[in-house]
Amino acid sequence: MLTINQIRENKNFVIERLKVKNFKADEIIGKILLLDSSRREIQTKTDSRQNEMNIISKEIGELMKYGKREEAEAARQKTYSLKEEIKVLSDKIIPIENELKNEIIKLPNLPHKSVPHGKSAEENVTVLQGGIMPEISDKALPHWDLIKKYDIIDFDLGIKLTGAGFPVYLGKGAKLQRALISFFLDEGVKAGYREVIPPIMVNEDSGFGTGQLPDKEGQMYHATLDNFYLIPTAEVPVTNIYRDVIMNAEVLPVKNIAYTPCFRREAGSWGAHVRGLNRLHQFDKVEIVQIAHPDFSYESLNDMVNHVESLVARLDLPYRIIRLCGGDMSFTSALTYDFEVWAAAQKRWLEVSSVSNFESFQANRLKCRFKEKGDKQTKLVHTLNGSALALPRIVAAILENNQTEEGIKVPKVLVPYTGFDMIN
RNA sequence: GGAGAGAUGGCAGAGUGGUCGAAUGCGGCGGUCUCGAAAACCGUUGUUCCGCUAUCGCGGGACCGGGGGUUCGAAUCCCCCUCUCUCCGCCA
Repeated sequence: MLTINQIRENKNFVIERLKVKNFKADEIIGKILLLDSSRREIQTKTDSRQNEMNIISKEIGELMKYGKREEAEAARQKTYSLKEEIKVLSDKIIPIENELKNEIIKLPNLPHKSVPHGKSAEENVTVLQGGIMPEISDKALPHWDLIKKYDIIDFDLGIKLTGAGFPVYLGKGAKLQRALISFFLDEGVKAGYREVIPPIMVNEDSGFGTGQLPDKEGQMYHATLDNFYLIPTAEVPVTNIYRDVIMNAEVLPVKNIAYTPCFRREAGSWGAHVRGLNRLHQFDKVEIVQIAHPDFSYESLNDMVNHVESLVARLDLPYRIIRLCGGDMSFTSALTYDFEVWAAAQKRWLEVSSVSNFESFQANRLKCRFKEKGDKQTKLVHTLNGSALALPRIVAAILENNQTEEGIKVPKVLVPYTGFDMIN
């Protein structure tokens, strides 16, 4: 969420920037500024009354100490009207504060200046395309057929155990999964990330901190008995490690990497293009998270993009990097790069990673701050995260692109992890 | 699941109605001493909001798990909630 200072001091700038996200902010911001000024007015008044009150109370204490009961009683009389006034004022301020917060929460993050205008995915900008497009025969099968042919992933069995979108990985399919996870984690650790195994259920505070709650409540599985949420991404627990934390500037950037299963209800988002592994309720993902100094967060973003690029490149997958336009970006992001890999049999690009800088938007919710050495005031950090990588679509692309008469060739970098170079 | 105890500043830990944002110790930071370091000594050391101020800063409010109440006055008394710990039981 944006800070009230940001809005107050740069009203027009905020409105202009939000237009890039096709968000009309004029009205909300007008309301916010109104609420803010009345809040401050009441606050000032309340504070000064409270001050008077405190002074009198102290006097009464003194008087009582010296046994001057009558004078104390006289002072006490003075407090009644004050007390009443304070109560009236502070009762007023609470609903104003609540409303103010409700309004501020409606504002999306400001897009970075490099974000292209645009309404939808069509207006995203491809910044780079890499890898070699595979040549496969016309008889090539989409991955949902290949997994049956080689008996490596079983959707029907998942339906039996749980429901649609909960596949069961079997034999070499399971091993491939484990190989990818290990490969991604090892590469991350080599790149300076600390490996973390977080809980995969979180409480409400964590859900709020990274922005899943309250708005996207319906996207998470909710264990109501204990009021825990199954995480939709490791971003949630890993970023929340830094909730309510004040760090020294020297420790930044902090880099964490985590593998977790991810759970998404995907309510209402099933359609033509989501067969097979393209969309699941449970999937595996390795996530990288950085907490960065505001002056250097875009260096962190580059660092992350380069890292993800090296992963898809080393898996020999054709890929492209896309800068999302304002209309296609998430509510919380300031700048997002998507990575897509080519799935040759489906003849489609599949999104396998989304790397974003949230600047101080999440940090403000998380109350994650830092202090410059020798500086007294705290400032909000910048948070970033990205998939490195999401497994199912990577698997889909590997299966489709690497299929041959003899079977599916395992990418070279994975062979040390799988122990086999062919799925057949 | 049963019984009990507790939640105070970065940590440990005092504080049961007034001058307590909070003793003390440890840690951190600055300094003295030293060739340097350690020790010792001195000082300093939370967050947040409002107002004034070009800035340093100054003044005021709030915060002792969260919420409500009693009182002129609450860390301290009362009520509710949450969480943690210990013992017993069960158990991967």
